[in-house]
Amino acid sequence: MPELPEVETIKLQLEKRIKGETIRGVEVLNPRLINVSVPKFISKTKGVKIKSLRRRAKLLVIDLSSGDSLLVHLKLTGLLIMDQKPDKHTSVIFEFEGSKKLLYKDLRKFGYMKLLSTSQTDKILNKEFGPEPLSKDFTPEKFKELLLKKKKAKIKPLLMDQKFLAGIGNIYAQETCFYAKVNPERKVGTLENGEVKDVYDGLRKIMNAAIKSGGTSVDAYRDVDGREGNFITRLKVYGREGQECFRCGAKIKAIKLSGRTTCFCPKCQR
DNA sequence: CAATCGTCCTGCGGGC
DNA sequence: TGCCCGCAGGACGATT
Repeated sequence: MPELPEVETIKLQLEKRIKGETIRGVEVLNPRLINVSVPKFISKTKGVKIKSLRRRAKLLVIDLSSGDSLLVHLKLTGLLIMDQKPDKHTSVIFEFEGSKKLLYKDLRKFGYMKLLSTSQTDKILNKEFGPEPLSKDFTPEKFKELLLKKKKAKIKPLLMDQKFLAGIGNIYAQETCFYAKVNPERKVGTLENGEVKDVYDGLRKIMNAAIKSGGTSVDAYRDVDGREGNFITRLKVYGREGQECFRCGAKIKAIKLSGRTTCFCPKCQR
């Protein structure tokens, strides 16, 4: 599922491929995932230039030169893919110069592509999310300060809380806890200073490494060229229930935390 | 007030 | 083989 590293990968690729291009044609095959009527969507995007691309949390923003923006959430199975043949999961097709095409697809249709004014988009991005884990102002001190306000929360679900921290989902929250040798159910208030620092370091290292690998392909995720992300080969706990821990050899356990499957090593994550 | 639950959707895997 | 059931999951709204 696309989390911060996957959306960042798509953003970087789209920047190279469609930034500055003019949308020559628009086709909406499934109106369910857009927030305005099909005629309005087409009239507001056709003939308009792609001004810039941004990412905030797991959201991708495509800014248009008209003062509007497309706010895209890929949720679990959303894809933005260039130059593929449309299939039954294709919701929107943008056409550019030279028959270049961008397809917006979503197998489970949990995602959305909202046409909003850029100022409306900015309001949403600024209000509803915690800090970006890779930003400069997300320092170890800042992280500690934020944790102090959430002493009773369990660490793993908290890392996934977009209002607390932006862009972390089920895969990277599990991987971060493994890195820090912290049990996902640990109450934040019981974490020692060293553990807090390890969680912080884990977040930064894992996010950076995952972006370098082009993200993680579990489920449907593919990059803009339809390629898989390579970070899947470096996952330590996600999806490894019953297998041996890479660090200590104990059996990886799976539990449910706020309804989400959570894998961890009961021996070396305390 | 904060945590948890149901919901959206579809492909796939388990069980018989 | 084939069918049916249930599960997976981000985020929102409803509930406890």
